[in-house]
Amino acid sequence: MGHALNTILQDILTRWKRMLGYKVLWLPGTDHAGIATQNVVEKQLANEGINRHQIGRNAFIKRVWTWKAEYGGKIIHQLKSLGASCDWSRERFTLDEGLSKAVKEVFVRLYEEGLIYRDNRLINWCSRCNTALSDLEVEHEELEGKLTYIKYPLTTPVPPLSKGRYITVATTRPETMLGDTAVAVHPDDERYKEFIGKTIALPLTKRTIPIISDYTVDPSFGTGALKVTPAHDFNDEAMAKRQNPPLEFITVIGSDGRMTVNAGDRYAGLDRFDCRKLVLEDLKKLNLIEKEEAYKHAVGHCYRCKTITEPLLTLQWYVNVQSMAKDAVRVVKEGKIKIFPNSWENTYYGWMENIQDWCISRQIWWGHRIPVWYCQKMQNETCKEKNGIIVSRDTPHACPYCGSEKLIQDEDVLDTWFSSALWPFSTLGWPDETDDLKTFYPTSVLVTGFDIIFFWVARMIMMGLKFMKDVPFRDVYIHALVRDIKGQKMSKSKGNVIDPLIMIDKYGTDAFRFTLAAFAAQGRDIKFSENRVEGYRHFVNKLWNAARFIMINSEIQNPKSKIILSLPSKWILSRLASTVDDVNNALEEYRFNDAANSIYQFIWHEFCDWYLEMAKTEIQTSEGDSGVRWCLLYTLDASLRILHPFMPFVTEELWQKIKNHSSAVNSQQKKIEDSIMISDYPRSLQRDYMAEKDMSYIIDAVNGIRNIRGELNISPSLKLNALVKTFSTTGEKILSENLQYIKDITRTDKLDIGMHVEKPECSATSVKSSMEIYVPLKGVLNIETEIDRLNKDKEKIEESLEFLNKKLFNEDFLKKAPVEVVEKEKTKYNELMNIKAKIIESLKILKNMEVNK
RNA sequence: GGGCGGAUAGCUCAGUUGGGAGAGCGCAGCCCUUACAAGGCUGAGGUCACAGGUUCGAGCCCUGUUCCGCCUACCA
Repeated sequence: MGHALNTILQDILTRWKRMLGYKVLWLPGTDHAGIATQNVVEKQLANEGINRHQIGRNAFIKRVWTWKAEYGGKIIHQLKSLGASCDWSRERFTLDEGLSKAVKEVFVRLYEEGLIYRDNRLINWCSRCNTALSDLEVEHEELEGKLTYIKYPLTTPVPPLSKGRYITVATTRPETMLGDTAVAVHPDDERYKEFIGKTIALPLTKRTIPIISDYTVDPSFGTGALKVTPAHDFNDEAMAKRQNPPLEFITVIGSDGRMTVNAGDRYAGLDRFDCRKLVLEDLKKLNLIEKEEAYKHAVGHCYRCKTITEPLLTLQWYVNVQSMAKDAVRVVKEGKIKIFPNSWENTYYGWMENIQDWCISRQIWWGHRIPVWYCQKMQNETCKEKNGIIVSRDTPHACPYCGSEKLIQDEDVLDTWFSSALWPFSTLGWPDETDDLKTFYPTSVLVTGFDIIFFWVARMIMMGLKFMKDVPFRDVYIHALVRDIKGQKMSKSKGNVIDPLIMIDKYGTDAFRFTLAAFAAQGRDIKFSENRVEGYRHFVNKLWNAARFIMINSEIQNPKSKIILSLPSKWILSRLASTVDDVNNALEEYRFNDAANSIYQFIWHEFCDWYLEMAKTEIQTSEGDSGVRWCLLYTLDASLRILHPFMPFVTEELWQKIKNHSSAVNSQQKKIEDSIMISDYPRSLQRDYMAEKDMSYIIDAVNGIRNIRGELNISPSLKLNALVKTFSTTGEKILSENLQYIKDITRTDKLDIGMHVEKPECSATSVKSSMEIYVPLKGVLNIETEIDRLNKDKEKIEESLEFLNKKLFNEDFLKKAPVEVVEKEKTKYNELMNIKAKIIESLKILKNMEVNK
């Protein structure tokens, strides 16, 4: 559903701008989703009882390509089902030759600038996927765990002992104690000061570890003493490196999630969680467990397979992103990139300002292999200096330093997001200077979900600025997350996933698209409800029937004579103009829901409910060359074009059908073979405020008669006599001129229009088959209610003024009250006087207008 | 720990410089009126989470509270 929403919004923008006459490129494609894809294919292999190592790297990659061909095709099929009007001839894939070339180019350039480096440090590791993960690829989840207090015996008892012969530490991961290389306390902690520098006999091992001091230890947490496991904890790693001399790193958990030989014979080979149990048992036997507490804490999980990640000491490639991140923040702050809704900007800054270097190597096979080779010989000094590392765009045949031909390429591949980050320019031919780049870079807009702001958006901005010297896109529209009707995230395990293709089968693509667009309010998640789709399917049907009616009744018999427009026709054209403005303005600001609702309101409740009904009168009473036929076709044609970006299929179908009609009345129409998707999008049509105001009398009269009918339960089939009285001379004139419309729509036999000399108290009376109604002035420019409202405001203000007046002329008050209070009251008084003056002025203008009418 | 968002009709949600509380669905009543019963017309239903404040005037601005959701983080 997220992808569907994403696609639909982009397609709306694409079709809209294309119809407005812009040269629009919407380039489709997919990334290779390294870890996820590899996992899927590995599962396939597992079902066959084999693993990737048995078939080897090349054969494995071949299998993934087969899988990719199938599922990549499915994705494209889904896009097309949604009506996505991409340029399919330009479809790209991150592992394409061109994009791979860009990846290598970027890697080499960043390496040469010193921004890509290799380092041996702790990194989040997924033991199931058997690869390193970036910080972003680790999801933290609160889990109920246990905080275990373990007693560590001192080797050198210090008299007088405040806490016996032990120091107690608290941990959530007891198995890591096998890799402890120190116990740390805060240097100012009185309880432990005397122990600093002493040693401890680490239980279950033969090792002795020191007690050290470090300022980051929180004396209030646990016992105030911290076990230090540099090889399996990020804090401890930093602490170990701070110490002089640095603490030893002892890796006790391996890349497979099992204990290493360093853990000792008893534990080596055990799964890390089994080992935890055994360690606890053993400690209990030795009576070294002081207590256990329930404890909630965040645990990292692999974002692809949900396995608990493990900090592991490994050699990986990193990108130093510090300076790029600063640039990326700057362009947003300067407004060169605008984020909609802008509330996401803070989130963006927050992350970018605390960004860590990006680990880009992955120990999998599906992806861009790192363009690094290692010299196996290292025969001279230069070669040794460089650690035998050769970074190259092309496969080298010999070591450039020592000439050895024994080279081995790095086994790892790059993080998928590394190649995705280049997408805005790699897909347009970079590093070559292509015409496409000149034409389409920077792009106008990126539409995406918030979940990949950091994975993708931020990195595209960094890379775009770095290599194109310009932003990759000017606007970023962050769309909502599509949830189920209860507001839960859709997931396979919950079974609440809704398949867009099923919605499309059931309700049609147009209704489905319109629903998501109408739901897409900024800054709010979408709770998807199926009955809303059903409602919009009705809308499609309504449109279809309206078009049918118009085609039946709009055969142009005599198009030569000039067009004379009735009041309803002028009115609907003005309403159309208003809608066109609303829609264009809304889309300009990515308010898809406002645009959709505005069109819906216009077509159903103005065009169909009112204009089509009134058109019937005119069709019956007028000749074939009446303006109404032209206006029906014109409005339908324009409506279809406004609606097209939202509902491409039904609008195209209807537009093709009415083209014969409309081309007869509209010389600007394109040729028969043209498609609505390249017709002109309506913009800036002429409003007719007078017609809108005049029409409001008719609407009020009709509504008045209908209300009485409805309230008094008079059957619609019963024809009756009515007297409509109005307070204004204009009203009387308009109603009299348009009597027949009102009679037809309200099914009245005899309709009289009269004047009220004064505004009557009651609005309607009815005696069996006749009624009398008063038509109040509603709608645009309603002068009377405006006068009423202003009068009320004036009264209120006068009350306040009177009150203040008394205060300000009260000598007691003036003497006792502090100067600033008096001043404040005076200012208030003056403000109110100003407001009053403005109101009086407005009232004068309004009264004049009414008299002139 | 830090940050963000939400609370409006039975349900799903709009409400853009503070001035009329709205839509769709659902519900009730009437209607097969020659585009449409997947429809038309009419109606019922809301102390806009709670408490204060600013303002002539607050769903909207400010402060606090409660509940829900999310993002982020190396809290042993």
